[in-house]
Amino acid sequence: MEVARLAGVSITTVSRCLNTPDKVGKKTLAKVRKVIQDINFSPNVLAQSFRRGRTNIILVVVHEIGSWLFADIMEGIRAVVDGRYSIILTESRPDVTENGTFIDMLVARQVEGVILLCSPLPFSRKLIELAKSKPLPIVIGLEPVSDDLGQFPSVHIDNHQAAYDATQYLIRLGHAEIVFVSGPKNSYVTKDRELGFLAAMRDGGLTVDSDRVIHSDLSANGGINSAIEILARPSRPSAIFCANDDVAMGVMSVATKRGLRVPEDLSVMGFDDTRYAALTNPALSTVLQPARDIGMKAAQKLLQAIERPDDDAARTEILPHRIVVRDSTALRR
Amino acid sequence: MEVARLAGVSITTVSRCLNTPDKVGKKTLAKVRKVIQDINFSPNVLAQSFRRGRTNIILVVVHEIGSWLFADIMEGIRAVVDGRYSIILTESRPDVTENGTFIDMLVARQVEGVILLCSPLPFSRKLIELAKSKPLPIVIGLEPVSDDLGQFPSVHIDNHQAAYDATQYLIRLGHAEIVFVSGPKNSYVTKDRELGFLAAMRDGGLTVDSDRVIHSDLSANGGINSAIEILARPSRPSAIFCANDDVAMGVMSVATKRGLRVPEDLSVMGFDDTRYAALTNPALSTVLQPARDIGMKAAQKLLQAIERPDDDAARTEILPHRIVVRDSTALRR
DNA sequence: CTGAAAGCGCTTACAG
DNA sequence: CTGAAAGCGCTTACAG
Repeated sequence: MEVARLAGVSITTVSRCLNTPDKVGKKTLAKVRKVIQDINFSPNVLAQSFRRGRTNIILVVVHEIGSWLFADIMEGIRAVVDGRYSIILTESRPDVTENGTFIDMLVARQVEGVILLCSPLPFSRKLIELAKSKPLPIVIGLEPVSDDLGQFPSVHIDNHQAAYDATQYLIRLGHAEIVFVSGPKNSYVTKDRELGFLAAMRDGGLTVDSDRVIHSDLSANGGINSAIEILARPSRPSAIFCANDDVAMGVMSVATKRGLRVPEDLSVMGFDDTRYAALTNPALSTVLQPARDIGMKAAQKLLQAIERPDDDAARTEILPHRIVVRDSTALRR
Repeated sequence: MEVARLAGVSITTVSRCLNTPDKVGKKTLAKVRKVIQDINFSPNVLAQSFRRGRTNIILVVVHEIGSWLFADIMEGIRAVVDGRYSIILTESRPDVTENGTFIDMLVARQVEGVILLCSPLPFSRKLIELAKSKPLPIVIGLEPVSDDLGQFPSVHIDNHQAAYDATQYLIRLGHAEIVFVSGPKNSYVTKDRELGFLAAMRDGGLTVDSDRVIHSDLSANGGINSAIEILARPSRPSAIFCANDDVAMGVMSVATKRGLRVPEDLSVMGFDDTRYAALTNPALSTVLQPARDIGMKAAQKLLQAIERPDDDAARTEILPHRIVVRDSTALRR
């Protein structure tokens, strides 16, 4: 290359100056570095990637960006991954076509590892297949893993227990008619939360009719629709526990528009403790997930899987949750 | 390669089957394709990228993810970019180390183009320098461009006019003491909005003391701090116009906690019309930016710049805005 | 329509 | 500590 010629050394030496400078003589190093400076040379990353068989790119699959929960997780991931890897962010929304290609990218070694912040079904299946043939650097974050994906390391809170705790908190406030607005039926996370809710109700000696759990798409709109349905019932619950904060915001907005006072007439509880939770009116009681930590731990596990595939990482790591009490929940009147 | 051997053809032919199948005989094509199927072959993308000098990766720089505004823009970008390019998302927050490397990625041709959804200063300078030496596929979205960056195509609304319209709307409601909570002082977008606000005030025959514009970091927290400052003043404004919805949410939460009724005691207006705007209590009046369109147009411009660099794209494209009236603004009492 | 050959810009044993 | 040479897996004129 140019640099080698100008510095009067071999290409090999230039390469060494770039990658293993301590294996090069002091003078040579200085000389080469000067030339690199002078002509403002930077190595062709494409060639390097090709030659090394590594791209230093990792993929993060989220359900959809635009949520502070994911943003905070991303921040954690970035803090760990730092300058060592670039991150390609992909949404797993059904309407996002990129979905299919993410597997391809893995196969073609365009990315070196994946952090799955959601584990929708079509993905899972393909992953299992792939994992059969070779070890895959994948870690699941946020969501508990399905049985299928149990082989991959994961980082999340104990969703069952967290929902149990939140429900128990509502019960202790005197609520007996509580509705849980869950997520989609095929979601593992919300299934766990649903079971935690049911367990707490049972342990509290409360009966739970089948209409006490209703499903939503975890969006604010989903919350709106759910609230409309719930509030149209002959007997109104005194508390609604939502599978995430967005749903809770939707529920609150409907309740307020119907003239119900939160929390006097209706307690509303969220899940996630996203940044908007403290800003709603009234401020939302919710369950905190340590989003940044989840991101960091997931990234750490992934880097380990990539760089030291032999060290068998602890399979799954459970992070602590916390009930955050604000103003949207109160003693039952 | 393996495939060539098994199919009994040359590597050249295999390559052609993959890239220009119409230049290959029908029978040969079928034969090769079968082998590809059989051994589940997929070309080494790294080698392709290297050889072609293209990565099919574009970079999107946002101020920070976790905002629906950016999420919606991203959706627009994705809709256009489709399966043709992968997207690397980078945040330009000062604490994100990746910042510096994005220029490197451009230089090293690791990415083929950039959509800048924010144009912070250190970036701009480096970009200018780069642009001197070679044509850079860059488009600015959302933000008007600084003079420096004027050479790049851009897509955004007329922020000056939008803020003018919003302010005029407030004035027509009878408000005279209006405070504008702007963004950081070095932000071009919010500067435009600020000027629009001032122009409308002037045209409305209203005097504007210097404390009628205050700066924030465009976060909800920034809104909170601003509101605290504003509401501590001896004479309280009857309306607060915020440079974005997050700030407005912060402002409303403070106002509400202080016992002020929105909009009866205080009108609050936002900007962006993010998904949460309709969910606040009361629902937020705001200025709609066509986020998805901005993303689509920006992506279209970028692809054109990448693929047909000679066609000189229209330099800047102004998209329509719209005042969205909800419940947080009302006639002055 | 097909193939032999050169080459993309690096890295990495290997030899000195 | 340094260099000559091979090779990573493709693509692409060039020739037939």
